[in-house]
Amino acid sequence: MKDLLPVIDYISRYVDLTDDEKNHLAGFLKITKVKKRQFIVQPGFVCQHKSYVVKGAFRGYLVDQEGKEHTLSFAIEDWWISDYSSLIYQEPATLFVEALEDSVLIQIAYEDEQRFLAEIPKLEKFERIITQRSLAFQQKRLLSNFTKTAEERYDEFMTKYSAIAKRVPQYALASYLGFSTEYLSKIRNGKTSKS
Amino acid sequence: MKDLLPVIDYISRYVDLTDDEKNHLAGFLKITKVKKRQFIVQPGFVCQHKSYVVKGAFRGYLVDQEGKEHTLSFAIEDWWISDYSSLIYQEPATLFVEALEDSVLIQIAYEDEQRFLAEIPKLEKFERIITQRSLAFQQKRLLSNFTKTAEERYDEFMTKYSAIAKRVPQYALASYLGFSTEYLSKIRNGKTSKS
DNA sequence: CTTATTTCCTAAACCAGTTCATTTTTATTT
DNA sequence: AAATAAAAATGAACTGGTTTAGGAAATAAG
Repeated sequence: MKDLLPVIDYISRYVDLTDDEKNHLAGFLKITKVKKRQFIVQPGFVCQHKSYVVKGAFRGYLVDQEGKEHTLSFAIEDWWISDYSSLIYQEPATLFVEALEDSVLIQIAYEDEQRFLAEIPKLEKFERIITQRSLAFQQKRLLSNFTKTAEERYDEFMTKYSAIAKRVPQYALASYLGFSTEYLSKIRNGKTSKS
Repeated sequence: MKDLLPVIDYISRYVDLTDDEKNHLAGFLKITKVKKRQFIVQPGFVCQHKSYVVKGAFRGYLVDQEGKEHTLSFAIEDWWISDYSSLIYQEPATLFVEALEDSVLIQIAYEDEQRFLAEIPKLEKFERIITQRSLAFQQKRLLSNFTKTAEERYDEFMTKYSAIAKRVPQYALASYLGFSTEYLSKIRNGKTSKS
């Protein structure tokens, strides 16, 4: 139980749970350890869990027809990750979710979550709020891709998410920001005409 | 009350409401009529409502520093629109939301929504579900922008959302798909090298 | 500590999509 | 119906970022 506290605490930031509710919830949580380069989600398989990162780092990405990778999300300690579409529609995933380091997760199975959402309505509120925030975040990211240059997006990421930038490989960062790794190299070494 | 049914019906697709709940909810809904080119949200002002389109068409867009417009969303009959970030954080909007035609809306004020979410927990579930779907949609859109060419995105939009494509100006469509109106013109008239 | 693998850098040629400037067409207003 | 404003088309010159192909560093594995 003690190991599961991080998730209980996380949820408690958004809604107040009684001790009974916390215990009930804890019964549905499972600890999982994964090694670097291991996948917790793969295309073709239905995503079964929502995962909270206790320790480590992850990356969710798509491989397109030409074999190019496009990173949709990163997650380090105290973040959640999954193939969101696959999870909510319970359809085959399109993403890989891969551990970038040896990691520890707390996972909630889809079926279990459906169950306790019905049993503890307060959790609906929690889900609503974090989903709303994710949506607002994604909208900002989309607009940022429209309005800013590669270099501006890079600078923005480095200041806002330096903790992540330090831990993920450069090609992963480039594919998150939406440009080639060669171009990221240029940006980093100031070969980008202006500047 | 009869005029408010579309929203009640919309919500009823996701959760079952009693007649009492429906009536209670209806008390918070307001009909608003707007003329073409009128704004229902403007940068600098906090977005006060979530709006359901009964009749008409809308466009939510950002104007960047260089004065270029970037369309985040469209809405026609049976869709919702607002500046989502501004609404949930109750902070000044960054978007314009403009009527593309003379339109009729059913609006829910932010404060009222907070109130009845607390009063009718079932509505939390409704909110959660539609927000989850919006998020999944936005993620797909982002990946589509990463993986597909301008022309592919255009073709995809035309087949999936022809109803919208028919009703919105071309420059709005281009700015939604993330390229210039001149390029859209080229795509439409097949001057785009390949093809 | 050596080898293999993965990650990162460099540079030139290239291209998808932009910019700019002008014209034509289509709506809107009087 | 004329006048005006808004939207769409066109084409030439340009540019931000890609591609290709290679080599150098750093990490991981035996």
